[in-house]
Amino acid sequence: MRLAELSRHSGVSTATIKYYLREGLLPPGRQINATTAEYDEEHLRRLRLVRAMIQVGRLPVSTVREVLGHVDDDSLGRSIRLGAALWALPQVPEPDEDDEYVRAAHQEVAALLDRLGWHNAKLLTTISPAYRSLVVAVAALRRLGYDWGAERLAPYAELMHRTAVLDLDHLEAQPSEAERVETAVLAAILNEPLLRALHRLAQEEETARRYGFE
Amino acid sequence: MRLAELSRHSGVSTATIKYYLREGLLPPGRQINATTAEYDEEHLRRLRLVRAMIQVGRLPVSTVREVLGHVDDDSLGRSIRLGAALWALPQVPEPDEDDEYVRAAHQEVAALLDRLGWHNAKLLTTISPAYRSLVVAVAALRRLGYDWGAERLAPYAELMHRTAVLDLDHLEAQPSEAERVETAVLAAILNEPLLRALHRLAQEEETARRYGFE
DNA sequence: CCTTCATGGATAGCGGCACTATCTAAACAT
DNA sequence: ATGTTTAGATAGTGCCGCTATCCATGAAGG
Repeated sequence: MRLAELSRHSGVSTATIKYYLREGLLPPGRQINATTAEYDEEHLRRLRLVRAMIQVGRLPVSTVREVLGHVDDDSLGRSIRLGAALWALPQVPEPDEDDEYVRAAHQEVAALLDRLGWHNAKLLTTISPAYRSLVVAVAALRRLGYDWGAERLAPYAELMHRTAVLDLDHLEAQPSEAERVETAVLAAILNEPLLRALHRLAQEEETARRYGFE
Repeated sequence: MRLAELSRHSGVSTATIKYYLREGLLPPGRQINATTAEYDEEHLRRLRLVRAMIQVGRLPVSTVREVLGHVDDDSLGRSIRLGAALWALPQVPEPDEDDEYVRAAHQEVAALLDRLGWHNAKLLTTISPAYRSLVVAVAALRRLGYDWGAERLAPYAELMHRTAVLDLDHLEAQPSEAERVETAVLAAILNEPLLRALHRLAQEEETARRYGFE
């Protein structure tokens, strides 16, 4: 497969593919000679993954590069590689620890983890980007006067935990290790838009059930 | 409260506040004379809402303007106003109906709604952005070879529905109509990062439970 | 009253990002 | 021989969320 074919099969312009090659999101093709390179199914698959991460997952190019670096790193063990890929996602600015809302949010989230018995997550509080994101979101809501305490967060957390159980069950069903890592990344990146869409659809459904269409 | 004070109370620079005023995200202050305007608590609250939508919710300025337009539109009835505000959020490119994956995704999602008995949502399929987003996400996953059919989506949808029930219960607990609309917007915009963070945290917890830290 | 400062209003610039366009020299394809 | 395609390099584009500068006006303080 040459560049133009890769472009045709994926629906991505050659200029953009070149850009991805330059940015290291796509490994170079097998160089035949100075002016020809050969691409295969793996390239096509990777290209589709990249596109999905960027367009559906809305990840910046730099993040995609980082995530893929972990996915491809054979030197890492299973769960580290998986975690590394997921942790490259952050997207969240560091919370300002001096801010009173942030401090309050910290306490609420810690209380939540205690209440749920999420002892593992508790160990990661200082480093996990997910934990940081949660604090930032709770702080933003508190700043607006919405009191999202552990009590109110708990039922949501419970539902999200069940979602995570589904995720991991699917993960374990994947046949190969390489596929599991890719699946894990997809589960984190692409399932989120999917969950978001389901959530909004459910909101619409429930709103209509309660109040009709007007 | 004058501009500088508004800036101090919110932590947003005066230049940025001026920008928001220009962009119509913030109503102008009460004009005292040619060079002074007075802002009040409402402005502060609105400013914080805007910031939260932009920074936590990652909405583009144009979308924020649109959402706020609906929030402020007193001529609309309750659920329309609510829906209008929520529907301004999409962020999703139109799916290409000629694409085979998109068509397959359409069918799967339709089957899902039947299976769940979401008859109201079914009526909205042609217009709801949430529906479109779902189709796009499912299509992207199918393109990568992941077969997310109605069967696999259903348990997730079930969990998201419960989440939506929690959302609406909270909504009904809000005392005033204006607050309900604002709360609905926040529920759609700010709860999502919150849910996402909870989801990831739950994934980390569950991964650690199953495999430990190595 | 005079100085210093903040204000609204207008306009221009900036930095980041995801491409996109243009060029070149080399190598096929017919 | 001629037109097309390639890799590789570099420059440009369009959007977006600010940010900076300038201005005339007027308020606040001594």
